Order: sequence, then C-alpha cells, then structure tokens
Amino acid sequence: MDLPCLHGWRLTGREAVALQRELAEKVVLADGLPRPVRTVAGVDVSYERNGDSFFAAVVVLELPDFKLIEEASATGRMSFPYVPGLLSFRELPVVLDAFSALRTVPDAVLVDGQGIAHPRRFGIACHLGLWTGLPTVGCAKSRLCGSHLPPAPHKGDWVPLLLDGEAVGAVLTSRRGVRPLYISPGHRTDLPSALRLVQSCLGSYRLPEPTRLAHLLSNRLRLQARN
DNA sequence: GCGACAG
DNA sequence: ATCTTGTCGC
Repeated sequence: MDLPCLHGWRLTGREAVALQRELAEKVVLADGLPRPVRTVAGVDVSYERNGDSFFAAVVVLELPDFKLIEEASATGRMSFPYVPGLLSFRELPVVLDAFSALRTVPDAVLVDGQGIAHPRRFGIACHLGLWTGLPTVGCAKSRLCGSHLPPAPHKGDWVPLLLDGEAVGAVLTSRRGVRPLYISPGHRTDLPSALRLVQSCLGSYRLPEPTRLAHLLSNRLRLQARN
C-alpha cells in the first residue's frame, strides 16, 4: 500500500492533543465494511526491552477459516514516549511502515488499542484508519476510559462501554472466563459492525486471530533480532 | 490536589 | 510494552 510517512513527527504532547482534536472530526463512524468481510488484517507492535527499537507486524487472514494470506513487518526507533491517550504518535510510524510493505488490501483492520473509546475519540485505530483509508476496529486488552458493568463470563457476551453518556464501545468476553476485550469503532465502522467483525474473528484464545497472530509475529521478530 | 491511565 | 517459574484451575 502507498501511505504517507509519519517519520518527522516532532510534536509536543500539547500539539499532539490539538492534532487529535482536529483529526477526530474526519473520522467516519458509518459502516463501510463489505458484505461479507473476506479479509481481515491484524496489527501489533513489540518493544525491545532496554532499547529504543520496536517491531510492527501485520497479518492478513481470510474469513471464515483464518487462512493466512500475507504477512508484513517493519522495525523502527522510538521517537515518542508512551503517554496514555497519545499511543498512536508512538506506534503509528512503524505500523505504517509495515502496512506499506503489504501487497494485499484487506477489507478491515483489527488494531491492538482503542478506537473512539478515547478521551478525544481518537485512539490509534481511528488514526490508522484515517491514514490508510481502511475500515478499522479498536480491540484493546484493557480500559483507557469510560465505564461499564462487568460482562457475563461467557464467550460472546458484552456490555456497552459508556463515555459521557454515549456508548463508545463494547466490553466483550472473547472466551470463557477471561478478562474482557474493549472493542470500539476506529474508522468507517460503527459499533454493531465493529462488534460483529471481532466476533467473527474469535478463535480459541482471548485475542481475535488477526491480532493474536500479529502479536506472535512481532514478538518472534523482536526475539530473533537479538541473535 | 488526588487518582486513573490503550501499549 | 517488558522482566520471569512454577503453578493453580477449567
């Protein structure tokens, strides 16, 4: 994919916040997913322990059998600290590099982090969606903001995630007895379609297959980069 | 002022 | 995110 480059971002936290407020207005929260969704990408980033380098991995799977279509990766250097609410400014540069190495254009992307379940409604899934133009869904392992009741402990059960009285996401039990996942639309998806997509990607693990495999790949890259 | 806080 | 062995439980 041809994508704009984000290296060269030299923003202060305050500038990043202002940029998020601007970009949040460009996010499209209407369902733009094809029916049926055939290919789903998953993306994840792995960090080097001491160092300043990290590894991004993207995998593209075919539904409904999770057949691996393509994988791509990239490595980069940290240029922005981890600040809750500003994750995309840290991870997006290397993530976009991985996407530019991809030949397949997936129908949708599952991102490891929040979508609009974010203080300024602009989590990393929104940012990635805006930059790639692809439908994206945020699929985080823990909560950034918002409140909710505990979902029932059975696979597929969920409760709304409320922020300022608005349902910005869903708290989903992805597998029996595990901590729930925080699902929210990123770009070109709405909550029902985002939730349906994640549910169609659930296998036998807590994480949906696309992000689970991307996590494995980025981890593998980091470990073999040591030797 | 005090907690909360994706990865 | 990452550092870490065994261990308790479905």
